[in-house]
Amino acid sequence: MTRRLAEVAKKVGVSEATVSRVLNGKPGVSEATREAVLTALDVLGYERPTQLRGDRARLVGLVLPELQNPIFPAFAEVVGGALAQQGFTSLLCTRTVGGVSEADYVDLLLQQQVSGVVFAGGFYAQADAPHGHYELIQERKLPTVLVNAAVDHLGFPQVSSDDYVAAEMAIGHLRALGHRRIGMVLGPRDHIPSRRKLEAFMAAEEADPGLVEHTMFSLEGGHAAATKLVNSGVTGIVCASDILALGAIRAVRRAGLSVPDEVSVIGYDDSAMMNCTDPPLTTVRQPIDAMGRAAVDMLVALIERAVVPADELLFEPELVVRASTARARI
Amino acid sequence: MTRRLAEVAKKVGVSEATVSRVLNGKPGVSEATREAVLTALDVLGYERPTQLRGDRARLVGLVLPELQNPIFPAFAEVVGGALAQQGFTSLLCTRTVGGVSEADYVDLLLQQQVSGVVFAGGFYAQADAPHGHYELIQERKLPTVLVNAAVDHLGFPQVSSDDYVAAEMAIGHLRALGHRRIGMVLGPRDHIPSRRKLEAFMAAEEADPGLVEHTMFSLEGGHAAATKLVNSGVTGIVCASDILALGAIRAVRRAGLSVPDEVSVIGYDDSAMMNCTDPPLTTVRQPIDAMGRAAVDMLVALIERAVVPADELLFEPELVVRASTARARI
DNA sequence: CAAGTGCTTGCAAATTCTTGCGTGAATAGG
DNA sequence: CCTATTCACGCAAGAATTTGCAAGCACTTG
Repeated sequence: MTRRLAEVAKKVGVSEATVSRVLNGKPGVSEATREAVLTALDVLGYERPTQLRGDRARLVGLVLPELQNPIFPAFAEVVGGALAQQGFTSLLCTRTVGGVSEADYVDLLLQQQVSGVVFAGGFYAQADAPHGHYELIQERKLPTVLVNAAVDHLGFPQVSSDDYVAAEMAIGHLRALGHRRIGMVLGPRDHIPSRRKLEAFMAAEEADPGLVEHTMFSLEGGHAAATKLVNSGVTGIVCASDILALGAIRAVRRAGLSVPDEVSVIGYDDSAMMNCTDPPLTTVRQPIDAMGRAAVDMLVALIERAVVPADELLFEPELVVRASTARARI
Repeated sequence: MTRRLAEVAKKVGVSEATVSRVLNGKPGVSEATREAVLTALDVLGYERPTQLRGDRARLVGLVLPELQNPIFPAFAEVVGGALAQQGFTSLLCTRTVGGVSEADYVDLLLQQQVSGVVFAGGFYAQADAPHGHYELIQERKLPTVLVNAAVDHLGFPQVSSDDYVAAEMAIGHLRALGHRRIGMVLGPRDHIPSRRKLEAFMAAEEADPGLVEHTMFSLEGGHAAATKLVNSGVTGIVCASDILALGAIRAVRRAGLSVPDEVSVIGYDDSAMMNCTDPPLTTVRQPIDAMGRAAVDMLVALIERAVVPADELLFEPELVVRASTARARI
C-alpha cells in the first residue's frame, strides 16, 4: 500500500534501487537524477525507516555496585556527562542490599530497550559470582563496556586502570620511604583487580604472603584487616580502596599508633575529599575522567555498529602523595 | 465486548499486536504506524488498564541534582533499598552539566511508565527555576514525593528536615560556646531551605544581616563565601552543607587561622566520612534514613491510590558535635 | 475451577530497503 | 563507421524490518 520508497521511485520515474542509492549517498547516480529524487523525497515527505536502536530511546544503562564509595558517584557523573554530550541519557542502576540484583537490572535494561550498558565494579570482576546475565547480553548483542578488570571469558571490551602498576607504585613509594614490612588490604579473594594487585605485591622484594588480608570493601572491613596487619608489625599498609584506607587509619589509631609517623597508609582511587581527611590521604589515582570518556566512546562506537575489539584498554594510574605516608621510623 | 485494545487496532487497521507494541514502546513498529496508533489512542481516549501500569514495571524514578555531595548518593541508597523492599526498582536520574535537564528526565520517566517519582534537591526548591515539568506530572497524576523544602504552590506531599530548627541548633551551639560574631554560608537566594535557615538566623539575637553569604553548593563556593566572612571578623561559621563547610575550613586556613581554635565551622547534612575529615566536622545531621523511608512509604501509598495529604512532613535534625567547633577565644 | 477477557510475545510471512551484477547508451578513440 | 570504455540505471537476490497470527499469560467471572 504505502510502498514509500517505491512511491517515490514511481513519481520520479526511476527504480527503487536508484532512490535507495540517493538516500544512502551511494555513487552511481547522475547529478540530475539525484536532484530529482531529492526533490520528490522532499515533496512526498519521505521519512527513512526508524533505525531501531539508534533512534528510539538513546538510553544507556550504567550499572554500579554501590554508592557508598565516592568513586562510584564520581564515575557516574563522568559517564553521565559524556553520554549526555553524545545525546544519550543514562539510567543509573545500583545494587541494593536486600533488593535488586545485577541480573534483575540486566532484565530491566533489556526490557527498556536500552542502546547499551556500562558496567563498573560488577559481578564480572568476581570469579565466583554468577555470570549468566552477561551471556544473556551477548545473545542479544547489546553493546556493552566493562570498567576495570573482568574475569577472562566474557569477551566484552574493557576500560581498566592498571592494577598491577598501581600496586607497584604504592609499594615502591613505601619502599622508597624505607618501609620493609609492608602489608596489603585487598577485596575478596575472587576479585580480579585485587588479584592483580596481589601479583604485583608478590613480585616485590621481601614480600610476605602472610601480610595480605582479604576483606569486604567497607570502612569496617579495612579496620578489621588493618588491625591484624598492625598486630603483625607492619609499618606500611597498601589498601585496595580509599574507604579501606580510611578504615585502616582508624585501626592504626585504635592500636595507639600514629599515621603517618608510625604506620603509613596508602589508598586507591583518589575519590573526592581525600584531601580533606585527617591526615590527607596518599593514594593512587584512577584516571576516572579519561576512563569514563573512553568507555563512552567505545560504547557509542559499538552502538553505531562499528567493530570494536574486545580488548582491555589499560589506563595508567598516578601516585598522589599527601600526608598519610612518611619515612619509616626504624 | 469492549475489547479496548482491539477497538483501537480496528480503527487504525492494524493488529492488536501492533497496538500493544506501540503502547509498550517496543521496537519493530514503523514510525508512520506508530504515529497512527498514537493518534487513535488519543482520539479514542484509551487508558491502559490500571493494573498493568502498576504491575508491569514497578519502576520508580529518583531524581537528584548531582552526586558530588555525598548526601545524595547516601540518600539514593536509602531510597533504593526501601523501594527494593517494597518490590520496586529505582531508576536514578542525575542532572548532568552539559546535558540532561530535570524536564528531560521527567519526559523520560513518563515515557517509561514509571509508577512514581521521588525528587530530592530539585528545581522545586528554587523559586526562580522553571517548574513547568511539575505541572506535567500533576496533569498525568503521577505519584510524586518531594524531599526537603519546596516552593509553595506545587501541592505534592513532602518529606523535609526542619531547616529552621537545624539553623537554630547550629547557631545555639556556637552561642553556647561563647561566639557572638557568627556568619552564615547559604545556597542561592531563591533556594527555599536556605531561606528557612536564614529566617532562623535573623531571629537569633545579635544577628547581623551583613554576615550572610549566598553561593553555589560547592567546595569552591564555600571557600569564597567564608573568605569574605573571615575578613569580616567572624569567629563562627554556619554552613548550609558539609561541602560548603569543608570549603569554609579551607578558607579559614588560607587566611592563616586555625579551625576550631580561632574560627569554628558547622556543616549541615552529616554526609559520610565527615568523621574522617580534618578536623572531624561538627554538623547538623539530616535523618536521611528516616526521611528516605518515609518518602518511600508515602510514595507507595500514593501508588496504591491511598489518599495522602499534600503536607510537609518535618523531620527533626540532630546536632553532631565533633571537633570543628570550640569555645570562642575572646 | 473452567471459561472468558484483554494484553503480550514468539514466530513466520510479508513488506521494504540495499546491493551486486549486467545492460545499454553516450562518448571517445581508432 | 566500428569498437572500447565509462557511467547511470534497473533487475533481482538477499538483508532487514514490519506486521499479523496464534499461543500464552494474568486476571476476572460464572
